[in-house]
Amino acid sequence: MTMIDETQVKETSATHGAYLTLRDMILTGELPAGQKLKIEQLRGLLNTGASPVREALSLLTSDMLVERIDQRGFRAAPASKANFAEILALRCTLEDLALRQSIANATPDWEEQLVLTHHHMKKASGQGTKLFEEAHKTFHMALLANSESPMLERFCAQLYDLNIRYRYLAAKSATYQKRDVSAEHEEILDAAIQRDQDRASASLLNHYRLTGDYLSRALDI
Amino acid sequence: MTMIDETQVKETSATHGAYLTLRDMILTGELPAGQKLKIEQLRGLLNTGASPVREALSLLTSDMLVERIDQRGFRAAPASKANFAEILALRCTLEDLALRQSIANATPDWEEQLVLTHHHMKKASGQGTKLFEEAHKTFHMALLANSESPMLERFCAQLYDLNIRYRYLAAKSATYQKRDVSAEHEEILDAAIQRDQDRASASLLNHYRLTGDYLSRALDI
DNA sequence: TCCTCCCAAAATATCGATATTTATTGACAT
DNA sequence: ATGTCAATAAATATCGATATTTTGGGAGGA
Repeated sequence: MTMIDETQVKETSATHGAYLTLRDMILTGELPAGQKLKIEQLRGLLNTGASPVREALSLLTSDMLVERIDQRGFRAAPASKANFAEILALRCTLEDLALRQSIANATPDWEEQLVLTHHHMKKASGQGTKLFEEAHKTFHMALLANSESPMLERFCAQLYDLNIRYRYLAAKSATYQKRDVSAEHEEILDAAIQRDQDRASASLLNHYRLTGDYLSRALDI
Repeated sequence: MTMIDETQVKETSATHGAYLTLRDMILTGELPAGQKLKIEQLRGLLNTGASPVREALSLLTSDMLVERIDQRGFRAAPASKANFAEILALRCTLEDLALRQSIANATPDWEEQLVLTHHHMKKASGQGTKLFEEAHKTFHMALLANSESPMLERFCAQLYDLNIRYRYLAAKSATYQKRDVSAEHEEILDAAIQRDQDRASASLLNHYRLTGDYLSRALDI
């Protein structure tokens, strides 16, 4: 049980705050997959009322991180190898599409964002830290951000987050990753800037599949 | 302003009821795209408390039928030609994939469901009625139901519903559809049962694109 | 021993009231 | 006229209390 930092400034609504905290707790596995999420318990954890908690949980349903059973409460979405495989396969299809569209619509502005977010990611590469996680996601989303298909991007972002959860799950069984991830990122970035759809997509998918293979071996669920 | 039928039996929670009603009202356009959804107003409409209404709206956010603006309430998701085009394109990609996977995993049981749901749809073919709508969706979802990829099916179902909304939008400008839709359905069904992925997918996509072309001409938004 | 039915305990769902925030209006100065 | 600011009105967000539903556990009978 983690205590919430009392000093955290109330910048947004209680619902939004609860949403962010719960989301993080589920992604990191602090709230384990499949666990019953009791309102009263979370109410204490987040020190807020029942309404914001319920609403946050309803929202997390959109992200497929929480399941709602009518009249019977909520629980953290279950995890399984099959689910992980499905996420990987869908990501490959959808990000392939989004990346190709982004490249097709390439603009100088987009390219600059790529270079910038990639740079930030490199600087934050104290691998494993929250900061790097954040920057990594930002870079990957920047690759897709020019697809001119907001729903597609939303699906990709959802799947990205779902995948993160499995990364945390695999991390528990502590095998260490010695692949040269940063070379893979360079390769994707370079291909995207060259506007080479095939090469960009191939290296992106390769990046995901390598991680996927690694994770799926590390998972014991 | 429509009054809700008082005799409707309370089979589920207030939240779920509100969810179904609101969803229907948005799909049919009774709550127009982009409209502000005030809690108090809906509370009266559904005669229930504010909590179920808020929760239902949060849930509808998952379906991309409602947008939530923190601290500033909810509104029905806006509609546009660009959004319609995006939905069509995504449906074509995702249903293509799901249909192919379903066929690849074909089982007698699945085939039987196809035949059955197709039969029900034909019987309900008082085109335009709520009953036909329901049966039509059931048939199309049955086509994808064997993909063994629940998330993919969920995305497809979401997109299907979003598309329906545009059907209602187009219906207002009252051009009438004289295409032989039922022949198209037969064609899809037949190809699926023959386990011919290419032909099934081609006829499904043709079906969607024809409807898409028709709708996008009829829309004046 | 194994069911089934019923009762208490726990948890969820819902309500009504209140606190907070955002939107609106009109007066005042420029 | 026009833009800013304060006061008011409206709407949202949140709380605490209550009603409803589900769950778990035992007593009694087969």
